[in-house]
Amino acid sequence: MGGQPRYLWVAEMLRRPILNGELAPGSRLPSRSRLARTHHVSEQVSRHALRLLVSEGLVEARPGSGYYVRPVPQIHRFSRTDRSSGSGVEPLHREELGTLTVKVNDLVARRLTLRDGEMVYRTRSLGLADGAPVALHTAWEPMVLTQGTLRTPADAEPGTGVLDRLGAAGVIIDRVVEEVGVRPLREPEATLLQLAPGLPVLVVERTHFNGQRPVETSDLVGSVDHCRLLYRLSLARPQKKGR
Amino acid sequence: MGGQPRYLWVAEMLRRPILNGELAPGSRLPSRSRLARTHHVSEQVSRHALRLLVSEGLVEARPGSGYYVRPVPQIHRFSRTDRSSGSGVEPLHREELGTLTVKVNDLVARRLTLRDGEMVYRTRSLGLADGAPVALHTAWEPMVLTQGTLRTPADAEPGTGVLDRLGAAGVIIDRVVEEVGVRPLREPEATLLQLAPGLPVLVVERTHFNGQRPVETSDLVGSVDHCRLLYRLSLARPQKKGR
DNA sequence: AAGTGGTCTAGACCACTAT
DNA sequence: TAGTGGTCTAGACCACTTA
Repeated sequence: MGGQPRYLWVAEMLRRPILNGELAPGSRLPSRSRLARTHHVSEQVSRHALRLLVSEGLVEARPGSGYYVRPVPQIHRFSRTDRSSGSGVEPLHREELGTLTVKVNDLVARRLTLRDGEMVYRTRSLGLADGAPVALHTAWEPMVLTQGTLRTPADAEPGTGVLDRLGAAGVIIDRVVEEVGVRPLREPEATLLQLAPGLPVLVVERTHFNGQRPVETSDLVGSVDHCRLLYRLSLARPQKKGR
Repeated sequence: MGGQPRYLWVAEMLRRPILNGELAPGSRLPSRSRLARTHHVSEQVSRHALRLLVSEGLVEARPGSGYYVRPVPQIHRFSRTDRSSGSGVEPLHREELGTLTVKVNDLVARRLTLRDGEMVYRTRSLGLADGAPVALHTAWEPMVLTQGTLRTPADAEPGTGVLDRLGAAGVIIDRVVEEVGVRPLREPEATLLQLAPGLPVLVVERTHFNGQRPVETSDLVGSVDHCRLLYRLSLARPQKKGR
């Protein structure tokens, strides 16, 4: 067994056949008590090992039923360069979670160059594939832009893109900046995505600009093994020396 | 406390002040036994809560010492939309790892629409920050494009961008497609990046096109908590209805 | 020497699933 | 009804850091 912790050893005993394909996706693993008996460890150790595999995304726990090898995830590609800029979950089925008016927190205030505590609309929507949540989109927009009109995120036809909606309100969006990164999933998101908090997720922080003024910003949070981003960039301009 | 598990409640009690900035990075959290006493839960529960925060990347455990609020790692932003398209590790110090001629594997052959077994130049470079490797760039280019000229990846001035180099060879690159995702770090990369294999890493699969013909493709692999990608997109075109 | 985090044991109850 | 996963209790030892 060597000097490494027992739960890592047990986990490795299960991980190998899963990755080799000897254990087909969907097949059931030994229960934690059976695993403890067969590998001569305490049940706590087998629990730890199984939870580790769950956190790695290799195994799925179905309470009351057992642990199962996870089916190979289907990959969804989000095209980030079409002009619609709806909620950014385009190829997926969108479920609107509604719009609230909230005070900005520091991070969003900085992205929108707002004073701390200013009011914004916060709109959430979920991207679903086969009924399962795959991506979560959270958008923030200063209330002052559209308040009192029918172009607020709350009043507009659901599904209208930001470009169209703000355009109709006289705010022309001519520039988008997207910052892509990975961070651990945090709590309100985890519940909405039906994933474990702490799992790494792909995050796109998108900000729409009217000239130098940011007018809307959003986070697209997607499960790392279901989501990919597709950027199609044109280099049409003639290439001058020195950039 | 409500119906949610106690360890989630304890975790939330710590998470809030951390995210609000009330607990500065580097400050020490209560030990797991102290936490158990003050919150009237078993020590196992406080353990579970603290491990959760560690897995979320908010907290760092120093064995024998305590749990600490994690200092914010320095983040490097890779601008993906400037025209230079060097090795894609622009803001960093680049260390050239050299060029080999190899047979394409299936995956790269598909990206370059080559026949299996055709020869390509493979060029590797490392992006360094403070001497530590942060990102690894691996580029593949069909030999037929530049073989015999002084514009091959091996012969050209190191640091010359693909656009300039291939442009000088008469191959005009007018289009770039980037696919961004996350996958576990694999082996030759892990050693070069001095990271553990299996760690999730950010991957940019970039392909340069001459019209419909792919002429160069590359993988940019970067540590998840040091690397971010920055896409600046212009929406200059007039916005027509229905996309 | 005291405190700490990592690991481990040996139990337990609950809500749920499968039969 | 038996089995399962999620959670929880009440202890324990070790290697390590801190003072």
